[in-house]
Order: sequence, then structure tokens, then C-alpha cells
Amino acid sequence: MNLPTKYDPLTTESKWYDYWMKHGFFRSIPDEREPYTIVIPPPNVTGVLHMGHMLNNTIQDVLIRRARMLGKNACWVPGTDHASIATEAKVVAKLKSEGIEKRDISRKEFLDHAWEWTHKHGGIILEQLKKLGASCDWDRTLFTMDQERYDSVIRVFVELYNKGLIYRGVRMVNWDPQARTAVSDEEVYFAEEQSKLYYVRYRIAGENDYVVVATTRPETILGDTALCANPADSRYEHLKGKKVIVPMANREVPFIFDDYVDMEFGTGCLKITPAHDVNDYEIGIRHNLESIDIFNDDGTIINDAPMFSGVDRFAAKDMAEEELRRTGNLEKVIPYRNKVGRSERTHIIIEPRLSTQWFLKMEDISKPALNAVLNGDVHLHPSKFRNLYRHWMENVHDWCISRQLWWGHRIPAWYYGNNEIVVAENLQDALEKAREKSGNTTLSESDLRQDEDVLDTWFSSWLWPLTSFNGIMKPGNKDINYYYPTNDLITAPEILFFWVARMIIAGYEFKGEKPFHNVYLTGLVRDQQRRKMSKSLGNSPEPLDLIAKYGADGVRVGMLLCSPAGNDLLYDDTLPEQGRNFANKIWNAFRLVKSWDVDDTAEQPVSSAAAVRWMEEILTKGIGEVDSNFRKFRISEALMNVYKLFWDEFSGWYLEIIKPEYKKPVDRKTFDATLVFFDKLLKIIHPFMPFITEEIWQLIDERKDGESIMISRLPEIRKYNKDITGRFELIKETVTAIRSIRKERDLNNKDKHILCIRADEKSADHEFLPVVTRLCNLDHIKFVDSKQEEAASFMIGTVEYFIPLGDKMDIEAEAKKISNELKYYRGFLLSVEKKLGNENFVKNAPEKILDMEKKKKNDAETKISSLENRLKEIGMS
RNA sequence: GGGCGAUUAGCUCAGUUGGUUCAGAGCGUCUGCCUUACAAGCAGAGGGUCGGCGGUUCGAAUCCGUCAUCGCCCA
Repeated sequence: MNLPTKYDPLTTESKWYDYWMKHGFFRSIPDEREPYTIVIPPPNVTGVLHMGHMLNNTIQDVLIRRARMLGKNACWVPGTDHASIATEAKVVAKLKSEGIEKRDISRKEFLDHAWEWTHKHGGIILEQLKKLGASCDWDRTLFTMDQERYDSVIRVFVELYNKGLIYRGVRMVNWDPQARTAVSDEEVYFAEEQSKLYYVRYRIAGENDYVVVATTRPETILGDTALCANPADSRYEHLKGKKVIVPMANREVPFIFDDYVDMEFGTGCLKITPAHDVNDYEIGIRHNLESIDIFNDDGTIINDAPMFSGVDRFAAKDMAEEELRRTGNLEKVIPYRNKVGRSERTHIIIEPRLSTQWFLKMEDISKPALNAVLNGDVHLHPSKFRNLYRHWMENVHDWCISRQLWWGHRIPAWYYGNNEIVVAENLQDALEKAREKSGNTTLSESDLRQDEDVLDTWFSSWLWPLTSFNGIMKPGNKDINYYYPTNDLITAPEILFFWVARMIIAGYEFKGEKPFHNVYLTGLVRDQQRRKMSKSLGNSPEPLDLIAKYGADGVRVGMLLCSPAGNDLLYDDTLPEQGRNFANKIWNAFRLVKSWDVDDTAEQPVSSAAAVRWMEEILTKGIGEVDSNFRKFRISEALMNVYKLFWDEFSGWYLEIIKPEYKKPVDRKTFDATLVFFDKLLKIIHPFMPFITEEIWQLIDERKDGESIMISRLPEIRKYNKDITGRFELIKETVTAIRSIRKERDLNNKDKHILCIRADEKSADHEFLPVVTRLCNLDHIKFVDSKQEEAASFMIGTVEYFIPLGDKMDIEAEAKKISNELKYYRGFLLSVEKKLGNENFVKNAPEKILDMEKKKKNDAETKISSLENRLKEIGMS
């Protein structure tokens, strides 16, 4: 077989993905095995893969593949969500480009367009995940708006309403005037922006005096219903009980006092606009103020406002400034920086606005979810997120679940008569309830009008672990009983609250059980300047290009290497490059092994026998470490374990020891052992790099159709022999020391040297010393009991080693080296002696530590005397 | 303004209940090598008074206090 020197992922990756699909290896159905379940955080159905998805789904695939290889029934459920606002915005924009306005078509027509759009763009992202190697059970692919999921959401709404947990209320909401819908607090981002602070005069009623108010929003003056100062503020004491006149509106409003007002800000006097500011709204409630709404849905001023009717809010601000100035009510305008809230979806400035919305009461139903995390029933990784979670859950607000959109789950509430409401799963049930409630049996379907709004997208995804197994519509079905609770959820900390917490709430509320055992929170993928990767910044690489360039395996390794849980990943092209290089390393190790001829009659060299014995133990040790790191969700460390195991131990040491001379065959014993090691290594690497490991596993031995590394078992965990690995480390040190000597003296690698060991031959490590002979190209090893003239020397532990160099010996250099070492050890001995001379230390330190210090002292003394002797021996003392 | 978390090598991070030869890894850097698996490689090397100060202790990167800087959440 002629194998290229560079591994080419392109040709192998699609081949093996097709093979896995063809044989149904990703499929999971309940059986007697232990289940291992992950539900995917559903990406937006019309979205495309970005770097965050790559990281997130790589981790999920690593976990699911590992679980599968541990013999569990591994089930990874894929799916997408309908992303109400984002998708509707895209459909509206698309219709607009065709000259169609949303308001001109019916709800049904609009939804037809939306479904068409969804079917056209939907699922692209899932196809992209396949390129990454994701081993999802595609037969289970879900959508938050498919029939079962839709019905589940409606049922849950009705259930919660009947329990009295859902109510309609007037609240200050974050209004997005472009999308014309309320958005949740979590969907608003605040950033400092440059704006202006206007100082406006309000005349005091019946007096020839005025007060000055500083405001950033002069256009909302039309909605003012009071002025307010801090009760402790003596400057405004005289206004108690008086009224002031709102400019432009010419309306009399009271002057009130409230602790909320910051005396330091502006003039210390605040205008109160309850309909358009959250804090004002609360003050309004406390003081029984009227709320005057001055905005339309689209952010223009209402028709019956005294001024600016129909004008957009931003134009109105400029007009108000002009008007105030014209009437002499504007004292000054100064530049000002303040935090402005914008909609995450449309990026338009949010308008706080009073509106009737549907709410879910959170206080009671969130309690079990709070406790679950506090008592460790649901485990957050890393655990530092527990405090954050607690803080949020203890201060939870009611959830505004209605959105003024069409794309989504339509609220199952019907109005009839004098705005009476019934909530039911369908029109027939609603009619029945309405008749019953009203006592009017003549009510017909046409008397009922369904709420126009849909539910927040999170109101469907909070059920995801339940609806993934149809646990709402068919509680107790085989799937939900088997797969729920799921094992691990992998997601980003930014949605810890509005998704993860709500799923936990839903789990306890609707199933009486948590939705998952562990939550692994990944970091954000950022660029080298620590900026979040985003389309608008253009600082994100195209994931599929990366896969084409470095291979899916390479990209997966790159994503994982630098992303400990909860830490941001500073993306750089060198990361997937490192992954690609690792793939190439594996490939070339395979090429080497594959190139050997095997001689059944050849004797196994003693160095090979030693290497096999050591490799077995170091591999066992590594397998245990990988397992332990996985248990702690230290995935990047587990990857580093296999990386070093393959690169350093197997390729760097083992293969170098056992590889036969050029064109010579290898003995059967060593070859067979090597194949076993290779097989085990491929298996522990497979969850990280599924493609190359499958490719090599299939090439390294005869395989039947239907066999695959991905359904094989991981090597067993057992105790390793510490004596063997420890002794071998000394051998490594010896080899490194000899290599250094060769390099320092510029000795030709082909020259054979003799290694002298000043030790009793009987106590030497005869099993592993042949490894030194092999790797350092030694002529032989000799045991001596005295000084060696004209020889370079080094010490491993307390044993002296010499390489006789004859006339190549540089005595002065050697003497300098020894002196330096002496200096170090004398200093070291001093510090140990000081410690041991400390009465308190000897009295208080545990015996183990004391013994260690004593050993340090003895070793240092031995070393010092050897070095001193050595100096004498070479005549330089 | 309130709270949470962080600060260890040039970069990204480990460092378990304080205690092995004055702190580890990967990447990067430097030096030497195209040595018949791999230059996407091999052999070496350098690099940190563990953010500052103070305290507890025989002993502190680790515990306590304080200051500084940064990040996140909430208002």
C-alpha cells in the first residue's frame, strides 16, 4: 500500500460519515442497556453554523461517542427551534422585497410564507453538523413547531392557566417598535451611547416661578403626570403640595416627593412619565398617578397627543427641543453619555411601554429548580455558576410570555362578549367553556375571537427535554421513561437563565423530575482581541471553510484544546492547525507500522520487550487519567492526555525504541503488541477525532462490513504498575542526558560510545537499560566503581554516569558544569538544613514531610560529595 | 450603586484538604538538524520574586484582610 506522507481528511470524512449512517450506528431505541442522553440546544431553524455551534456540538459529540463506546445506549436528539422574532423578521423583509406588506395579507397567508421559508432554509444547519461528524440520531430530528411540540406547548399553557399561574396584566415591557412586539429583558442589551441632557423649565401653577428638570427624553414630556424630588432635598421643600405646568401639553400636574430620586443627578428634580419609564411607572403606582401613553406601536406619537401626532419618536425629540427653545422653556442642552437599551433582534432602541401581556408567575414554580441546583441534584460545571444561578432564581421576575407576532405558538385564549376570556386547547373546548362560563348556550364559534399573539420562543424550548420524548402529550411513554432525565446539557452561560433555569423549572413542574443531571457551560468563542465573534464585526471564520482546510478532526481538536469549561476560547487559526498536525502525526505513525514486514522467527530484542512492558503500563495509566478527567468534565485535559500519550509516549518513545532498522523486519511479538497499543490508542482518541481513527482502524486490520471503531468498546480501566513507569522515567532522563552531551560536544550521532555507570551491577535496572543502549546508539554499558578520566559525566538521582570521550574531552567545560551544579546543591542543602534546624518545624510537621526533608538532605549530601570528588578526579578542584 | 468571579511563563490555561529537589502543560520564542514514518517533523534551550501590601502558620500560588486592575450579572 502506498500511503501519502500527509493525511488527507477530505477523501475520508464523507466516506465514513456515510458508512456510519448506512449502518444506523447513530440510532437509539430503548433497550436493557443503561441510557445516555443529550438533547441538542436547538439552533435557529433558518440559521447557519457559527463558531459557537462548532464548539458546543463538538463537545456533545465527544461525550455521546464516548458514552456509546462505554457500552451505553447513547441517544443524541437533534432539532431546531422556530426563533419567532428572528424568523418573522426575515420573512417580513423577504415579503417586503417582493412588494408585500405584512399588514396587507392574512395571518394564514403570512404563515404559509413563513413555512415556505422554513422549509427552504430549515435544516441547513443540521446538514452542516454532519460535516463536523455529529453522531445525532437523525431519525429523531425535531422542530419546536412540529405537531407534537406545538400541541405540547398549548397543553402546557392551558394547564398553567388552569392552575392560576398564567395571568394577563398591564406591565411595563420592552417594546421593539420595529418588530412591534414586546421582547424580554434578556433580549435587550444596554450600551453606553452619546446623547443629550435637556434642562427644561416647568412653570409653577399660579406663580411666576419655575423649576428646572434635566431629562434625556423631552419628547415624552407630553406623557408627564408629575414632577418629583427627594423628600430630603431642601431645595424643593417649598413646592410641597403645589402644582406645575407641563410645557407643550399645558397640563397641571402635582409636585411629589419620593426617595427614589437621586439628589445628585441633574437638578435633583425628576419628571415622571409612568407610561414610558420603568422607574417612573413604579413611582406612579406609589403615588397614584395617571399614565398617559403617547406612542403608537411603531414608535410614532399618537393622534390625540397635543403635539407631534404621527411623528416618529426620534423626529419628535428634535421637534420638542425646537419647541421648548422657541417658548423659552429650554434652559440648556449638554452632551451626555448614558446606557441605551436596544433590541437584540432588530437593534432598534427599546421603548419602555405599558402594555397588556400574558405573564407566568415564577415565584412558586421556580423553587424546586433553585433547590435542585443548590443541593447538587443538578450539577453545574464549572460550579462557579451556582452562585449566579442562585442570585437570579432568588430574584426571579414574572415571565412575559406573549409576543405580538404571528410566527409561533398562538396563544390558546379566546375572547367573547364583553372581553371575557376562556383558555382551552382548541376552539371547540373554548366554546364549551365560554357557554358554561357565560351561561349563554347560544354562543357560537363565530362569537369567539382568538388572541392574536404568539408565545415567546423560550416558552417552547423550556419544554425541550420533555417534548424531545413526547413527554407532555404522552406522559409515561416508553421513550420518556427510558431517556428522561437526560444526562448532560451542553450550552453557553449566556442562556443559563432564560433557557437552562426554565428547563429545570419545567422538568419539576411537568414531570416532577429534573431534566438533566449535569449542565456543562462552555465559553464564548472570541477573536484574539477578545471580541465576541459576530457577523457584523466580520471577525468569524466560516466553519465549513475551516473544516475544508484543516479537516473536521483538526477543527474539533482545535476547538477543544483551549476551552476549559466556562472559559472563553480565543480563537486563532493555530488551534485547528494544531489539530491537523496531530491528525498527521497519527497518520504517520500508522504509515510506519504499516510499512513493516513481520518475521515470525526473529527473536524479540530485549529493548523491545522492555518497551512493550512499559508501554502497556503508561497506556493504562493514561486511560485512567482520561477517564478521571471526563468524570470531572475536564474535556480539554482529557484531550491533552490522549494527545501526549500518542505523541510523546507512543510515537516519541515507544516507536523509536521498537522500530526496526531500515528494510529489516520486526519480530512477531513486538508487532502484535504494537497493534494492540495502536488499537487502544485509536479508541481513546476516537471521541475527539472520529474520522481519522475510523480510517486507520479500518486499514490496520481486516474488517468486515458493518464493523466500526465507533461501536467498539473503550479499553478497560485498571491499576497500572507504578514501579515500571517510575523506572522508565529514569531511563528517559538518562537518554536525555546522553543526548545533551552529544549535542553539547557536537558528537556525531553515528559514533558509538560507551556508557559507564558507577554502581553495583547487581542493583542496576537490567530490564530497561537496553533501551538506553538502543536509543543512544551505545556500544555497550559498563559498570565501574571508580572515577573515569577524560569522560563527560552526569547524575541521575544519586547515581553517576560517564561517557568516556578520550581526547574529545573538554576538561574546563566539564569543571564549569560541575561547579555550577555544586553551587546549586550547596544552596539547596543549606535551605533544607535550615528547615530541619527549626525546632517548630521538627515538632509540628507531619512525619511524612519530615522524612522527605531528611531524604532531601541525604540526597543532597551524596550529590555534593560525588560532585566534589568528580572535580578532584578531573584535577580541577 | 449592589452582587459574583478572576488576576500564575509572550499567549491560553492547570495547580485537589496549605508540605516531594526554590511552580506545570499546550502553543509561541530561540538554537541545531531535510537522521529512510512524519519539516504538519526531530533533538535541545530559555522564560514566572504566582497582581501589590499586610497578616495567620514551622511552612502560603493555596487561608484571612486590604488596595489595584479586569470580566460578568443585577439595578
